[in-house]
Amino acid sequence: MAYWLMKSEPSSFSIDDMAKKGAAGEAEGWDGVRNYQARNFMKTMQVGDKAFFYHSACAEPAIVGVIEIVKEAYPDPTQFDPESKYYDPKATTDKPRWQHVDVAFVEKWEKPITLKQVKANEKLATMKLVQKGSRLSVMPVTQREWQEILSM
DNA sequence: GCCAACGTTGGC
DNA sequence: GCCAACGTTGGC
Repeated sequence: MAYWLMKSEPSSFSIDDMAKKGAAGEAEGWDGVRNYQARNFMKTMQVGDKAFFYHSACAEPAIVGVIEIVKEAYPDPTQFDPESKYYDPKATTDKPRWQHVDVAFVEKWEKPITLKQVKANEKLATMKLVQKGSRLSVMPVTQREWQEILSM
């Protein structure tokens, strides 16, 4: 079992949207990832892996809860849809370019762990999240980092 | 809204 | 295969 961090802009999909899905007993296809490194990480995800849900590009960037991988990587349908903003004309159903996983809601934290707090914690200096220039929207988290954040 | 950092595209 | 131009991410 592995740990991850997945970013989402709350203006498009927030932890509250995720919680609603959870309340309805539904999973969410983590679509729209258009970065090869992030895609490759998703391809290695396994059912049961857990991920931090991170709010990016907002007033208070923070880890706001936990989600779980419930379906391994399969082609992201938005790449084939000309109406979607994630449409990729170079992708075909025979040769899909983009993969995504399904995730399910686990928990929303009453007290998010903010990016500031992560940066202020020396033990978390190794996290890709706080490394200079890192823009990855899907990244691995070590067990040590995972535990450290849970303990905060 | 600014801008640094990074990724992708496409001409050569 | 190089690299300039462009687009995107995301913190501030």
